[in-house]
Amino acid sequence: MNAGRPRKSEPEDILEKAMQVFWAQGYEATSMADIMAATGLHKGSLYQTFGDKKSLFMAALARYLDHMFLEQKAIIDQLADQPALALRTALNNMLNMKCEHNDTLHGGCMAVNSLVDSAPFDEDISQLIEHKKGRMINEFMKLIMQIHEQNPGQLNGSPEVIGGMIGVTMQGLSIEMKNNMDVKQANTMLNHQLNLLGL
Amino acid sequence: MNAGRPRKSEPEDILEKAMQVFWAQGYEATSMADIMAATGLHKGSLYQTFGDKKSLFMAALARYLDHMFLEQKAIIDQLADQPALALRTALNNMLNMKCEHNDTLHGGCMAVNSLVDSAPFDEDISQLIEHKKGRMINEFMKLIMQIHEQNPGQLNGSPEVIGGMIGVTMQGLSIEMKNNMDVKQANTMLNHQLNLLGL
DNA sequence: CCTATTTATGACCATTTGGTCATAAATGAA
DNA sequence: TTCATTTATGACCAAATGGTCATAAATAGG
Repeated sequence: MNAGRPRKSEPEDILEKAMQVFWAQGYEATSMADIMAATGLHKGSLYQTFGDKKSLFMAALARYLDHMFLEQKAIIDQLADQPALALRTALNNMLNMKCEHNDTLHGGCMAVNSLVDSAPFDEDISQLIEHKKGRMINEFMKLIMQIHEQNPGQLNGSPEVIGGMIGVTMQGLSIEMKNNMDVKQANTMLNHQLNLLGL
Repeated sequence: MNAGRPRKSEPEDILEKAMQVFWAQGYEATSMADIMAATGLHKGSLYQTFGDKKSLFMAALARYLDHMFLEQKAIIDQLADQPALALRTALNNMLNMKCEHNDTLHGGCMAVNSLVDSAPFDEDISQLIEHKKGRMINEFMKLIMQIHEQNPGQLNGSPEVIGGMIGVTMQGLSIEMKNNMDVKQANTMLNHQLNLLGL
């Protein structure tokens, strides 16, 4: 049916490899030569498939955030009858995902990294993160509201404040994990924080 | 006494201006041309005075961290008899400093920014931040220990955990402030967190 | 004045960057 | 076999980068 020379790799596989490089190095610090080395493709093919560097980066970042979201959504759905456990499990799993691809490479959270080195200078990237992040936060807020309705007075703060502080904690832990902290210690601190919040 | 052509600007003033640019844009995203524009000096002079780009950046980062440290140290010394108030005041002041230079420019914390876009790729920068950050943390830990000894059982966690969670919170707030959050909201969240910790 | 010294200047350089494009290779269909 | 189509390749390009250096300007002292 299809004519034409066959692909060396599927776009999804190329994107996955590009994502790893952008995740580890950031947008500015990653050159197309790095992407070429990681994917095994020459730049002509990359530009033909993805447009330009920024589009490729945004596709990789979207892939990262979609993957992150779907995995947490699955956990939440599976534990739908235990919102507190669902929240804890999903948040801890988020931390674990930030190191899964390579034990020695401290990537942190690709979105938090981008929030520092790309989003402030590019409205498109900023909006992409904003949107995907909001989708994740909505899920967490739903759980927090459920917990709050099940047992008003359990939470040490309004649902909005609780949600906000979880966000701050996750971003802070991402920075720590990118530098010194190992996953285990991060999980411990996260759970301590959740205890403090009354979750 | 001194011969030679007089300086256009003092190195300290040059460094201050370079710091502002690095703070706002990060190391990689800042070119020597940006520094030239900000300082009014030509690259020859800059290289003669500071060596290379990395040395200039490290000098600027050190200046930032020293300034940050000294201001907080002054607050702490002034409130030496009220360690809890000293800690609260110093931490809130840190947040305020991150926006003082420009209301519309969201710089966040220059050290946290560097922890994302420079430190992972440069051991010298990493060690500089580690060292200066440790000095600040030591001051906070001394206050936490004092509070703990004054009233054991007040804190919701060991001093080490409390210190760690303050660090996580500050770094998380820095990310938020660099993107959306205004200083006032950040102060509110910080104080809520300190309440939770029993401070 | 002249000289030594310090600083400022901007032309210059090699390298790297993101990006383009003409060409070649590999397929299915006619 | 031929042709249209799709993908891969790498030479090529203009612009920007960090960095150097010879020269000029501005001072103090002799």
